[in-house]
Amino acid sequence: MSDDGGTDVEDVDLYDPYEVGNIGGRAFWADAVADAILASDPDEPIVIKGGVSPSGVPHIGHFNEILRSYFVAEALRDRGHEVRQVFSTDDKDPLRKIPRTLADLDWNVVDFGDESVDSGAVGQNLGKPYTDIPDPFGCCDSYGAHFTELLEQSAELVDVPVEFVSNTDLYADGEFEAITRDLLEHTELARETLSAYQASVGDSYVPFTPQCSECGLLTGQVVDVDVDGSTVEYVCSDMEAGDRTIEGCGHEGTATFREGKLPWRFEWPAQWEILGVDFEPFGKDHAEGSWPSGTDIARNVLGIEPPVPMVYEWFTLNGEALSSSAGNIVTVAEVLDLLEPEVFRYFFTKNPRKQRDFDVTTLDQLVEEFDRFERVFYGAEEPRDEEEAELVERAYPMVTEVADDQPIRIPYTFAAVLGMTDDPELREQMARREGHIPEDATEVEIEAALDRVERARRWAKRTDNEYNYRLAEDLPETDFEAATEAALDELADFVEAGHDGEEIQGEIYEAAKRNDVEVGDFFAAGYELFLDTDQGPRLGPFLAALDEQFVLERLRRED
RNA sequence: GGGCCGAUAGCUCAGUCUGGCAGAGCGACGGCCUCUUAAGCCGUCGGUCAAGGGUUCAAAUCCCUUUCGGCCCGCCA
Repeated sequence: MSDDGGTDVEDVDLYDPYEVGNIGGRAFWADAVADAILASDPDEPIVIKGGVSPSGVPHIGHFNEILRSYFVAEALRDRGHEVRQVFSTDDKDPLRKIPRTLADLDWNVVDFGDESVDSGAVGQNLGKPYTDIPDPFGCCDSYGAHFTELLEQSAELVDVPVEFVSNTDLYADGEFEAITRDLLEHTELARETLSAYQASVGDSYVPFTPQCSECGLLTGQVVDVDVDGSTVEYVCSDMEAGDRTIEGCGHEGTATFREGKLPWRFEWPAQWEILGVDFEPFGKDHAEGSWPSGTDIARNVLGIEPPVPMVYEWFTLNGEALSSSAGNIVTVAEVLDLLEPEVFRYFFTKNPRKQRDFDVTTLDQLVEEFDRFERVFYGAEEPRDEEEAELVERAYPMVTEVADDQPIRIPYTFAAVLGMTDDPELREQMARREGHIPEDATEVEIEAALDRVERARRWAKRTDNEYNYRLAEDLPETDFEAATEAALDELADFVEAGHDGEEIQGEIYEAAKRNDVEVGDFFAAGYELFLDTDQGPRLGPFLAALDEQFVLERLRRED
């Protein structure tokens, strides 16, 4: 049935997040993870969970939660299993600090102080659950709903089907109630278990944080528990949040088990039980902290088996840590302005255990890597070894839909060069001249191939690199020698007589030689006239691709 | 201070699990195409596998120590 062999999972600790996915015998890490999940003997449908707090602008780091899970889900589905990929938006969490940047629903990233942001709505509500804070843009039901909406959009942008689950809803619907009662009945056990991992857990620790009915903050300190009545008595107390203190109002009240939340160390295992989670990937921050305590709590307090775990390394962005507060983020929407979704998805097929830099300046290399990956899949290029052959075979169909014919891909840097003109006809001609579009390509194929031009053009512009060219709209100022001008005139006549790109290329050399102009200088003159710079694409085919009247006028230095 | 993860060519990365000639693409350099000009073809260069030690007939791979980058061990998630 499911097992097509190849991996020896007997010796692997299925609950060591560093070992899962590191199993040998598999070219694609997601298959190794799938092996571990199946070895844990899960019930169908297999539930794969990811999740984050909707605390601010979703960035590429959050895609680990969506795409790592996705590849594992696909590996399992491929072997005939039914899989649900769920994503918990941990929107009951309290807002702990003011974000430096926010984004509206169209992904416009703005500073917190921007006039479009109702900063007061946020600033006055530190310590409240995200779902109890007004949307600073006034468009969604709450702060939490706003950023959850962006998370959902993110998943759609990369075309991954995910079931979103609101933690706030789970509390409101009483899903946590049974576990909360259980924990409050066995507070001593909960306390002892967690204290092995958190030194601060003392005798007064209660694994439930009531939300104050007066001020709405998650600052309730439990002073008494009525298990039969399903309520707690609390005093609204101060809460430490980073380097500041969020002050409680001192109110003394009563809360039900739905009016508050579990501390994260208990909430996470509780989610596993409620949602029946069989697998969950997480960043390395969780691996040393909440994972060990979470497994212990799951087994010894809640009496359940934890899911199979997997650690992924964090990305850096342009060499720096991803940080919403420092403003070093790139949103998915921004990335997809520069890359096709399949290229972005490809990025996540790489080994999750390596620290990786997402470098915008070298995105062309990522695209080139993807193009090769694709060529190998379609048999247009030899795999470097057995391992790569297997990886490509497994991963490519999960990255993008397999077509009957290999898609036409214009090299990314060349696509950026094509961005020098806005004329689609000219783009196509230039691409054809350089052999990037085959003779027999269909309209649909060509259009798809040229899609890359806009993205590559934005990349060249954004990074202002050597591919950031624009066809000079007006005659640039030049200062040519008489001999150069004579050669340009002769070249113009040659073009006017009707010759193809290769012939023009040859004539450039001939015209230069006839007029005693250095060949290099003459090329530079050509680039100056058309691109206002001293180098560029292979000039003959380039001129042949341009509108002839335009070329003639420009070569003759006419306005 | 204790624990954990990572580091391989100028760049992007395979290879480490299971020890067996140090790899790919890009870049650079050289040649070819009547032709130095972002195309194409051919070729070359490029390495203290972070450093040092150990085990072994044999180490990028296993073990120990160290350096650097990051994470956890407070709160929080």
